[in-house]
Amino acid sequence: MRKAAGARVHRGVGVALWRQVADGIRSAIAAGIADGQGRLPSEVDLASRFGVNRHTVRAAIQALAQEGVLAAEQGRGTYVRRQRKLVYPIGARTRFSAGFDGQARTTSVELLDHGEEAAPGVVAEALGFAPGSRLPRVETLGKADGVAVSRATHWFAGGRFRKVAATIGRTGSITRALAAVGIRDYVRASTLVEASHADVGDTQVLGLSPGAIVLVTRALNHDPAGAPIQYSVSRFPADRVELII
Amino acid sequence: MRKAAGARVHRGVGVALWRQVADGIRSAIAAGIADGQGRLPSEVDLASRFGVNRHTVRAAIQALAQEGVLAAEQGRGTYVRRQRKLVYPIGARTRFSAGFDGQARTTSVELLDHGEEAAPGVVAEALGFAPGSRLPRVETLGKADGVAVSRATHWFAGGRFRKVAATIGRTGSITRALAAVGIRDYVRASTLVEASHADVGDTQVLGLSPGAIVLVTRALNHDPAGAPIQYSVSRFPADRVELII
DNA sequence: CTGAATGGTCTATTGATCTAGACAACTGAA
DNA sequence: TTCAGTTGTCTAGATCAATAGACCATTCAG
Repeated sequence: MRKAAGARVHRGVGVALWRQVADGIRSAIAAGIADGQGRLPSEVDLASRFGVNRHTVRAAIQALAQEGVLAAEQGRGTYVRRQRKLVYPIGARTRFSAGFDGQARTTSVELLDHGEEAAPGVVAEALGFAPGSRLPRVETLGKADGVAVSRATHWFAGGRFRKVAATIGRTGSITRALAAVGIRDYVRASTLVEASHADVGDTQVLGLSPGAIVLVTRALNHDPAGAPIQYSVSRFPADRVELII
Repeated sequence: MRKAAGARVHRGVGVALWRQVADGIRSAIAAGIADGQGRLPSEVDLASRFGVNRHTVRAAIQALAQEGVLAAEQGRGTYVRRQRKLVYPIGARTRFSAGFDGQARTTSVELLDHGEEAAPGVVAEALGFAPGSRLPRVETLGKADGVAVSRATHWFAGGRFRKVAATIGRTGSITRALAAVGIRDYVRASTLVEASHADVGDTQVLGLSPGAIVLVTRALNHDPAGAPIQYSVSRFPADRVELII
């Protein structure tokens, strides 16, 4: 039998111990390390569980407090503030707005940027264009209860989609924007999932600390006839969102 | 317009710069930073792209060389050794052995450990048992061309599956092991995907460096009648594998 | 009110990480 | 052969990360 939860820490691998402890605490919360009132074990206790100095634990807690996960209260203890991950469903008929229904009181899609640019090779190809073709591109930010939960780049299959960007900005819905150009229905043909570290854009737009993990999905949407419409690359903060298929 | 590829580096966030650069190079390789011969830009060039000292780039390259991703050759340059990620399909009828067909010459499933233990609450519940029930548990290691690509824990719905472990060890196939206890067919009812840092077991079993990222899937398999059979938690190294749905 | 338990602050020391610069060793093309 | 371009090695200093210990401030149960 191993020591309770705790998961010891790795030294000399390029990840600071306080960050490993922070990640460890985050996942220990999910595994139920906090008591009924959401109170964490004391700093001294955590330090011995992770096999590090108390000051290192404090650094980890500070980082998590800044993220809004924990709140420390002198004399009382450290408490969990935000706990549950949102679950984002992926299926043939996924719509962002419907995705978080019942999990968040409010959801929104904001338009960050748009334009017409040379699409990356894989994207152009998937949409049926020659590599390097200039295609409409839209950047969006998804929020649930005011917290950023996704950052996506959408590429559209040709100039007739030029005005979707404006419509997304107005209505906050991609589905409605596509309806406005005559696409009444669409289905998701395939989705690729990978994971990587947050890049500079993620840290800024999603408010992540660098070193955080993002789930990346690449999806291709077809119209009912099977013609490609839209290719989307979405980035979800792995500490706030998980995907269900 | 931003500087070419490169993706600058974040300071003071608990991840050593050499590790960030190593991760950055790995993803830049996927994005095509190497030339036709698989040759990387020079160390001086990389240093200026990432905005760090040449010695920091060297530390990153050393780490990647140890992983088998790169090989440096004095006087000539640094070359890519391993590049393509494997693509693991997730669908209603996913079978591990078939998953990497066409991508790897050989695939195998090894039995690491097995026994009968108290299943975690969510697992027992999903399989239709009371929390804390003792259920058969099997740990497997999946390999493609001799490289570890997945590490999974399978829980089975009750004692009649006790002998699947032995059969998996003999045949290297979960499908065949289930057939041996009378399950001719099964389908995947749902899959949850999340991402996290590698834990101690991952670093040992999958040969990862701590701080690496793993994709975690939680899948529930039903028999054709809809009765739960098996709950599997699989861990894939995110630098070697991506998932397609 | 008292005292144990808890988080908050400070100082000091050690080792890891990052930068900087100089030069050696090797490769391949001119 | 020569030389520009590359990786390999060494030294030195600056900054960050981690440990250690001491003590303060706050909370809450007895």
